[in-house]
Amino acid sequence: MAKPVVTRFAPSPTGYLHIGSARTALFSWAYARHTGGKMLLRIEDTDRERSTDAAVQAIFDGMKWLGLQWDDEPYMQFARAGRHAEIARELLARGQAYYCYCSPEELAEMRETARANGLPPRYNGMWRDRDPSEAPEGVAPVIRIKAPLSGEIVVHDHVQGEVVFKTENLDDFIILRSDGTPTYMLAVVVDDHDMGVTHIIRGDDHLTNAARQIIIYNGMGWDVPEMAHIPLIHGPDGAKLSKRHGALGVGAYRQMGYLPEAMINYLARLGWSHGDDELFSVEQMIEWFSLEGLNKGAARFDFVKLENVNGHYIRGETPARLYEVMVSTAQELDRTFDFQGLTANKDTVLAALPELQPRAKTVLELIDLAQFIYAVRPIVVDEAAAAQLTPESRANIGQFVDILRGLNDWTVTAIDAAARAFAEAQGLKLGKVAQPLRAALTGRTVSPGIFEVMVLIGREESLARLSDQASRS
RNA sequence: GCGCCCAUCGUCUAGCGGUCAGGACACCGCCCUCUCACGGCGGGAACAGGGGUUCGAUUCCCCUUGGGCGCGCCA
Repeated sequence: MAKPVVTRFAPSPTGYLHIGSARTALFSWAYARHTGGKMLLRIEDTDRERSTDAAVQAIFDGMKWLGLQWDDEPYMQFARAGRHAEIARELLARGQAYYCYCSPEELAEMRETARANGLPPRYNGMWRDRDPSEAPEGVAPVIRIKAPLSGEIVVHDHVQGEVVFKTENLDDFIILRSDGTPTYMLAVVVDDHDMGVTHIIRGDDHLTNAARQIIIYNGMGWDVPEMAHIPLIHGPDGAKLSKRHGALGVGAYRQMGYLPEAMINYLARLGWSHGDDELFSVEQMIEWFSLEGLNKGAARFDFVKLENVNGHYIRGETPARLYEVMVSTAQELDRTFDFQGLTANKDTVLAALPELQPRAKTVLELIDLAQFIYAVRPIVVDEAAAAQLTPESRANIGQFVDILRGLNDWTVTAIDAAARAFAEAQGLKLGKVAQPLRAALTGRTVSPGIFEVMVLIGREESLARLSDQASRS
């Protein structure tokens, strides 16, 4: 009977919830859910300079939006600084750590010369065996771990396998700063231990840290948790994920009109797979998730594929929910937008949505597509112009067609969708509506579609007139 | 510089010694269709290179090359 799984997601609140972090959270969450265990959330705010409350909130919001609900109350790492310092002193007492009186300047110099001599920029252990009585006056020391001088540290990783580090490549890193606060390396280990974390799932960039952390675990005689270091997400060019590439906060994706379930689905397929399955629900993912399905190679972030997945979820969503998302998304839009129109025409939008859905990849596109219902027309044509559209006014047709061609693409598509909805509402076949219009336009095929006509006329009575013509023919 | 990790179509990936190397996105063609989408069908497209091991390597080992990560009193 294995003990219940406890995973954790431990972001540092120095910005938004990065898309890569979100995926790490997703995997930790999925594993916990799959095994019936827990996923804890720990905010690593020991860097007082860079941590902000806004960032903490962004993490909460991002995770909630994605539906990644953590268990228990979130842990705030800084609040546990006392406990961390206590362990540092314990390590000192056990002879597993020591005071170091080097100044930051000395250390920088040490690294410089090492680098200049082609050696790894590491601490040389000068205070490792020195007696504290030799300590210079008035210097607040740091506490360094006493890393083994020989032998090797092996990280048993669920993704990377057995990764061996020779201890000579690991120096005596600092665990407690001169101001008495813990460093990341110490805090992580103490917290993971105290929180009962059984499985650490985190980014590849922590692999070498894992070796360092094992030194602390060993120093305290604690069990080392299971580990799974997942590869990072790269940009389309294979290099680090930049903002231009998609290294944005999850909130940005929400604003771009992506649905959370699409994000989950897409992110899940980035570095994890279950055979050939591409589109699946969170429930499905939880059922299928395993550490064995994780990949070793880094994946590139692909907006195009994300859009495709998002389109799939938009098509499958109910108009009601989609409308809600449209409204909340529109609310955040920082461009001039007829928000009033969207809310004032709820029923019409709802009715048109089924026709709009297959045409949109994002909620933003959906909002754009729906605008024909209430937006100010790209070209304003009054009733007089509409009247000229009758068969008797053929002389104006050529001119009219030109106007049609001047319409934006998005309008064309949207109008078409609306027309379908209209035809259906009137109980007319689409073709029925189309025929008289085509006739009116001297038999020319208007390439953007006949329904621009409706937008130009854009009035209930005009639509009714067209409907009349349709039924008469 | 030192250490570590990675490497299948353009991209995400399946593969876990013997497959016509499969799927998805994107792309191209056809169909559906008043337009655009959606959908359906079909097509082109990959095992980075070199050595081994083996009867047999995409698969196991080594090297090269190419990417990435780490080397802070940041996390």
